[in-house]
Amino acid sequence: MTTASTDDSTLLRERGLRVTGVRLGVLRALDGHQHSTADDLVRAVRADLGTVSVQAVYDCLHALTAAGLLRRMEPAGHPARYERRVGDNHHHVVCRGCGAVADVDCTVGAAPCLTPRDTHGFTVDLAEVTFWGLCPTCASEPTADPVPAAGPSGTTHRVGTP
Amino acid sequence: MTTASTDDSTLLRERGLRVTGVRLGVLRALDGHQHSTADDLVRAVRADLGTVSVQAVYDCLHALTAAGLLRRMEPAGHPARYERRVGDNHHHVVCRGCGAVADVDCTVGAAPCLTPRDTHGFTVDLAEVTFWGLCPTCASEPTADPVPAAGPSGTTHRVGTP
DNA sequence: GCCTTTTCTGGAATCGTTCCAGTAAGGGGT
DNA sequence: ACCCCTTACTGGAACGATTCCAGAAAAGGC
Repeated sequence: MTTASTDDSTLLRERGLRVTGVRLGVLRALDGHQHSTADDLVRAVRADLGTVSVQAVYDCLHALTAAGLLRRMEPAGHPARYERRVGDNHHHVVCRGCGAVADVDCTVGAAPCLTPRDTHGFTVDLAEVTFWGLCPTCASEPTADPVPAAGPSGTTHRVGTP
Repeated sequence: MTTASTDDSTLLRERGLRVTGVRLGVLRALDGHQHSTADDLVRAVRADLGTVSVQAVYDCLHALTAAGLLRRMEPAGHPARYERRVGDNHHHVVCRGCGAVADVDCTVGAAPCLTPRDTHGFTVDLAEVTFWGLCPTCASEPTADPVPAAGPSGTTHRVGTP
């Protein structure tokens, strides 16, 4: 683990960021558990370092995200999640039941439909794709539906049987 | 406008929903101003009907969304927005500056990259595409950047000059 | 090793949204 | 046309995720 920490230290310094316990802790926690929420990370870092304030973690997440070391994603109706995979073309599947997130690699390199035709004068710099569905665990549940299924409604791109 | 209201009444009844002032007011407000937030709608309906509680509007939005008369979209870092365009394949551009939303029609019918290959066991039913950028107004602003630019960070699909 | 800058602490505040219990209104059945 | 049951609306309090604030502590260039 010392190796990973040392790498992270270098990484932080390279981006002009100070090396602190909280930052190393957050990065280490994300290595073990990708797509963690801020709350997950507070708990993880506390288990690791003893005591950390909520703000320290939020500040840290902002700093790391701004530095390009972390990617932030915020599925509708769920708290934001953070991941270390940055700088590559990948998307996400989000579970409507529990909010779990998994990575989805891009099937095509060029992404034809991700170049919009008419953007109403907007200068577009980023295209984000989110798939919605159910994770294996929630799908196998006895359809007890206490939560009214989060995520967007209405037809966007129906996937599967047409 | 009486025509529109009458149509909306029929629409509501067809879906088994009662016809109420708030519901007609919300639908009418959305006709005039697509992609409104709940707050926008509270104000619009109040200007129209006099007095409405916040809950009435939220309840109404839930009912109409559940009935498939409204589509809800929630851009990361911005309050949810509602629109009447349902049941067609269209996506959205969101302004990082002010959160403004515009519709983007799908360039290709088949949406090749919206059929993920490996979904890690998730049963995917919907693919959502969001473009991020700046609206004409925010783009022409003197780069005074008080708000740290909302929306996802890190590279997803860089659009434009590579 | 000192001193400035940056980060961390703890607590209070914000924002969008939801929960609650009670009142009011829609509309099917007679 | 009326009644009654269901559903919608009111107002206020609560919620969770996140941010703001001012002061204390620590990082690291000199």
